Amino acid sequence: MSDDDQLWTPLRQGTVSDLIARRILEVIGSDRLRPGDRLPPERELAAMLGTSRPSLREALQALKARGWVDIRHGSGVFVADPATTRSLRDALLAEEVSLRELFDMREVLELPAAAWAAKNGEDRKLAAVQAAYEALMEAANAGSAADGLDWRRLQDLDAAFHLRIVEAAGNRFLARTQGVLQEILAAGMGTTLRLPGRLEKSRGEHARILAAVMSGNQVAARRAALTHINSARKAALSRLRGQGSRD
Amino acid sequence: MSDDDQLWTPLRQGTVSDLIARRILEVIGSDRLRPGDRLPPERELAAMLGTSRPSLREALQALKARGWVDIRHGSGVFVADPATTRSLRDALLAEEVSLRELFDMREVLELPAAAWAAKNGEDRKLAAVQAAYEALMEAANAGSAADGLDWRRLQDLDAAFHLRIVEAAGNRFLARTQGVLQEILAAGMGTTLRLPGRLEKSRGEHARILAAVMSGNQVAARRAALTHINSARKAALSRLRGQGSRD
DNA sequence: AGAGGTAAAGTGGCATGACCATTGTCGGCG
DNA sequence: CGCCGACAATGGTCATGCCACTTTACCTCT
Repeated sequence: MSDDDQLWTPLRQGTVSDLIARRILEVIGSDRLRPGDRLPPERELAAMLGTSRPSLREALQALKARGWVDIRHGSGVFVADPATTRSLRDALLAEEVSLRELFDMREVLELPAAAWAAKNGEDRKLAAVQAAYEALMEAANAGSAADGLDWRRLQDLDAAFHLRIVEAAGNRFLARTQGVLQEILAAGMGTTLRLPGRLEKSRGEHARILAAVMSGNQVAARRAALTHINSARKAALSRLRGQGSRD
Repeated sequence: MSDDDQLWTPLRQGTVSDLIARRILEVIGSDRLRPGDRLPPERELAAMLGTSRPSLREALQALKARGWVDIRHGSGVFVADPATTRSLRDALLAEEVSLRELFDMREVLELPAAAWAAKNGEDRKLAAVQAAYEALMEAANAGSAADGLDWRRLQDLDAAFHLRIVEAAGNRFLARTQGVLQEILAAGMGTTLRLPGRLEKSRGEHARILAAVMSGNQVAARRAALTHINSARKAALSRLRGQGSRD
């Protein structure tokens, strides 16, 4: 009788709204939908799932109660920031954190992350790292001749590349912390990529990080990450000295 | 204009289903409805509240998601058992981040923190570390004979000791992150200090960490922190295996 | 040309009413 | 007396219609 519990596997188990909630959670958990993204409108989503709108709404209310989604009247249903992200952001909001502290923190987070990603990174997540790298490269090469680069976009892609690595490390708390760190860093200072020579240097450093992570070399990954962070730190500080002249 | 925020007291705030959920929680919280009791049938309850059944159902689904009620098809809606509520909460927390991730994160944060505190810790903050250590010791020794220890308080003091060290490291971002991590750790699992022998072992480890930090020995501080975290991790995992027996 | 307001489209919020599925009970039948 | 079947109670699902809030785009006035 030991196995009989699961012998007659139920056609489906649970109510429709439970199934829907689980399904949506699955999508969110698989990173196909990220915090801040909007879900399809209730009417469309219900149709896609082959259910009625009331059932879908019950599922959404349940997800909302557990903090997974954020429902805004008139605008849509959005994937919510995880509780850890929220509380960390709130805790740091009032606090003044210096650039030195932020870059030190990058070291604390990204060095182990690079090593773990190299050691245990799942194929799917490593592929995401590779994709982020290529997107960044493409954007950097795009208008280099005409100087028509979209700096804002470059900054986002740069951040995304580093975030993908941290996500590949397989520690959700670490990834969320890194996310908040990047937010603050981006808000506090613009990108340093437009400093003379910075873009090119950064390109090579990124390549080394990517190569080390993909080849599974933990030590090289740590070293490459450290080199990059120190280089970025130096650029940030020198930019700070020449501040005010730039936008 | 300081009070104007609440001057125009809102007619009602929030959606109907939220209001209903709050209302039901109120009733449950006031002991007018005890665990195991049945709520009125949906149709009646909706009529009593002056709302529609779908709205009521959305509220019930939200309460069910948070473990407050237990809905049984065909028989009724019942106030959930507190025990059930707690195990559900544990499951939800586990869904968020696993214990492994949390302890890995402790390593990421506390090792550099211990080293930095040893290297650069300001006297004032190091004194706070010392004070936290002594408070913890005193509390641990207090009722050891009568076994009248206040475990909750011990857990807080333990967390405070580690937090003081991270604060002495001089990085506010790091300190905030550690704070959030401790909150989650405390909410997800109680203390492991009451496991046989754990209190004594922890005592020695704390002493070594303190000594290393105060003497400015970075390497020893890192090593002592690592030893302690691994030891705590092992205790947490063994507690997990013997779960259910405890409150 | 810019700033302001206003209308329309998109989207969630709520209500009504009907019917289905499961559970529990009660009464009839063997 | 016990078993079984029907029925009543109750949650589960659906379809439909309309209301309320947000956002956007366009239009008007300055």
